[in-house]
Amino acid sequence: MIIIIFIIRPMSLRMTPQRHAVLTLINGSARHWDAEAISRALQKNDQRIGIATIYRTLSVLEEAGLIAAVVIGQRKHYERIDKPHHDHMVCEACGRIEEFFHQDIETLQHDIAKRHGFCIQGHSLVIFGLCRQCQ
Amino acid sequence: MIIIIFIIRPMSLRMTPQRHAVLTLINGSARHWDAEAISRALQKNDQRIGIATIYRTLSVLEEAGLIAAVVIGQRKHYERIDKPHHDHMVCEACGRIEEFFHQDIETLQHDIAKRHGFCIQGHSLVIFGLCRQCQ
DNA sequence: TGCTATTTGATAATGATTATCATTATCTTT
DNA sequence: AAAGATAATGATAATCATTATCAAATAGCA
Ligand SMILES: [Mn+2]
Ligand SMILES: [Mn+2]
Ligand SMILES: [Zn+2]
Ligand SMILES: [Zn+2]
Repeated sequence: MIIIIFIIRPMSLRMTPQRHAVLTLINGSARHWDAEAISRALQKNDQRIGIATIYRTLSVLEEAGLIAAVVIGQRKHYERIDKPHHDHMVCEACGRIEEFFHQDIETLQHDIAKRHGFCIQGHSLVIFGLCRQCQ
Repeated sequence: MIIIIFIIRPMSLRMTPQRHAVLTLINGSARHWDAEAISRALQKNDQRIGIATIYRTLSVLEEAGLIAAVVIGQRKHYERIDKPHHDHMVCEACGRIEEFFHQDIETLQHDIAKRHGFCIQGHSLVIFGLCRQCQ
């Protein structure tokens, strides 16, 4: 957490119990969290944080580069930042989210962006289907 | 439009001026439309359709397989169905949407899905960046 | 310890989408 | 062509996720 303070402070942000709780929760699992899921998980832990604060905290932590965001469906989910870049595969039946990385897919995206004169800044790739258990 | 009736009727749906207007608008351009854009375009044409009807119509037409939907950002956009499958490249500065298709990217997605035991049903790939004019 | 800018949380507001329901229109059947 | 059954429309209320407001609380620094 010490490193957090070195990131947080120069942005004139303060480390609060709320921010600590959200960050600890996300860093403590491999899950993908949305605001509601975080709220519920913290309540189970007897940490109740106002929902507005959760939304604010997620934005702040994302902007500070301390968590990563993924849009799945039309909802924003957050996950720990300490994983290398990857894309997602979502089971339409059970909601299971699996991660994958394929260097060729990454490279080809850059190729095609260049071909269109686009300066690529990012991408969102989500594969929908049925996981092994659900098909 | 005759073919529409062959599709619409067996689903016990009715062809109405509103549905005709929305379908004609979408089929008449290469654009990607959201509900608000359709509402504005129709009003300019002196066709004013209730916004609720526009949402309903878009769902109905999508379910009937008469238009295609794409989620861009966290908003649903619709486009004509008579284009081969493609993905999208969005300029973060001007909102320009370009289309591309890359067979290798398609194939590799199937490969990786299989590798994860997923039965792939679809995917959403959006590349974000800056178009030639905006960089 | 005290000061001040930042943060929180309760709640109101917003924006997009969906539900409700009385009225209107379509399509099928006479 | 008219009627009847059923589906669709549109005005508006409701919902859902997210953001704004603002007084009270707090973190970090002197
Ligand atoms: Mn992930
Ligand atoms: Mn398209
Ligand atoms: Zn599953
Ligand atoms: Zn542009």
